[in-house]
Amino acid sequence: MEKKEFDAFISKKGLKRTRERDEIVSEILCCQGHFAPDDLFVTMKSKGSKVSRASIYRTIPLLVEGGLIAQVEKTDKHAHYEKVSKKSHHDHMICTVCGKVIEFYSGSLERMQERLCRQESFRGIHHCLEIMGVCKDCDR
Amino acid sequence: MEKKEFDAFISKKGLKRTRERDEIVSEILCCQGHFAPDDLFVTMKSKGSKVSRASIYRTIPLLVEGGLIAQVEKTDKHAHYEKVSKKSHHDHMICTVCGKVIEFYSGSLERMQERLCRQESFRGIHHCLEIMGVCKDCDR
DNA sequence: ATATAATTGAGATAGAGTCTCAATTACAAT
DNA sequence: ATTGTAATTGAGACTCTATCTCAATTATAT
Repeated sequence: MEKKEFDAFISKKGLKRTRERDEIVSEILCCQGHFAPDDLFVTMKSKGSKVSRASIYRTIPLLVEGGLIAQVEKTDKHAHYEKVSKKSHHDHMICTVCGKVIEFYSGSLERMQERLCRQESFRGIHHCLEIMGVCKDCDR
Repeated sequence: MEKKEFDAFISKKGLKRTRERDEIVSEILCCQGHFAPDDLFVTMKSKGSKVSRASIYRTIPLLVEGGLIAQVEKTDKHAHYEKVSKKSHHDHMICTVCGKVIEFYSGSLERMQERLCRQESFRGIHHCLEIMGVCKDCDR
């Protein structure tokens, strides 16, 4: 997903292209992998951007709807997002005791999912697997 | 999962069986399907229970760790939980065009996830797999 | 019965996310 | 280029979920 595709999405919806939205999209495309909205605000502020927290929170649903980012992780505290990108795909194990997130990737798991999709005549584009449980440090 | 299994889990961890925990577990086992912590507090209060909000929030992680409930849904606002039930487990394929949800289950997929958990020394309790894509009716 | 360690409730506190509203700005129509 | 209008913005107040504090209470083993 490129910036201009997002711009097209914005104007298709009858919304306006603004400096703030440009800055947010650029920051996510260039630098961020996995982020929380508030962290994004702090990062951008430290780089000199004057974008407000409100604008970031208001832009995020657009980015999700436009397919630029996807929500990942179900933590009790805050939402986390990451760029939608085939290359860096991974799944998560989340410790419900300490909140630690273990990222993992398994080619066999991916292939098995592809096979299941074919069985259902479903064209899978993106997925999100979260295994909730207890990590070794918290389990005793 | 029965109440006595939870009691066993509690004592195995060296914790105490209290009236408050009993009430919370009973309420969830008897009545609740899908709930938010605060709703549970309100419901129990309206039934005359004197359990505090703090106790509910403190008990929920135990219920999750004990495998009685699992966190579901990724809302920005609050956490939602539901009773864990082996029988009804399934994963989802979600069509982003028409919104159709295909429920599926694969034993091999489950076993592969268990293997991956062992590799990470992670005790998986529950998981949530959502494959986003396009269903056969919408794909042409 | 006693010791002790876990648990509790009330209320303070933390913190993510939303809302308000006046000022500003993008865009289309003139 | 100018104007109209509707979307957008920022600052900060606000909401609401969730956590923490701490003295009083209670479960459990001895």
